[in-house]
Amino acid sequence: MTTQGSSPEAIRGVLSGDPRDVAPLLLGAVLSHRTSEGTVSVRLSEVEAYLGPKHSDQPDPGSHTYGGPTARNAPMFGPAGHLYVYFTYGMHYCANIVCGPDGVASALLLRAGEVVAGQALAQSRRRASRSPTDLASGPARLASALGLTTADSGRDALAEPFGLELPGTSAARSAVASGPRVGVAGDGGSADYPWRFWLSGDPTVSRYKAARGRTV
DNA sequence: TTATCGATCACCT
DNA sequence: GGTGATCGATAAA
Repeated sequence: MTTQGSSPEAIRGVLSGDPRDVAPLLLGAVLSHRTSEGTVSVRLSEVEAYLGPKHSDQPDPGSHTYGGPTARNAPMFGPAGHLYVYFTYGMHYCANIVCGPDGVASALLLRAGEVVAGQALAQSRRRASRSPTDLASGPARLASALGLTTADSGRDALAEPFGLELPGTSAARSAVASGPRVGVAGDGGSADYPWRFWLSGDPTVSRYKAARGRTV
């Protein structure tokens, strides 16, 4: 009685909804990446929703697509289920899964998870890690553990060499909590945008770090 | 334990 | 030319 056999088409259908509704469904899901070095799988414990510029109810100044299409954010304007990976702070990659209907440009940033397969490989990809719970506890850590770079941006997370399994019945899922997004400056990081979602009590959820104070 | 700071470059003004 | 959907080392307490 699980969704293990769900087709990519069915999963893509789920992801085509509003990311704020998809987020609780994606928590507990397992994303895998197969390479010549081996396969690493991460069970997602924390995500953040970012909306496209033409979203019906509320514009999102914190989203990379707020200013319209660019070369970098192009994958977000594509179909749900594809990866959007960007490079930031001169050294880190962060990965999203595109959500919503084609062209809406919404996505879910993968903020944290538990490495459930390929721990040794994930560990070797990380600069430092004190414990297994830290392996993918943070967006750049998670992308690093999975071996994702901008070369993977735009690729389909539902097809080889990737894979996504949604969690089974609701009985297998923990409670979902939500709150303001992390590291988002300006209004987009305020309580008006409580679009960070995580599995309540999960030890792999990243430690909260407030957005850099803006000059008032 | 919490706080501060440097790294280092793609993107946008 | 400034900033950033961050991390990890180091300092302070």
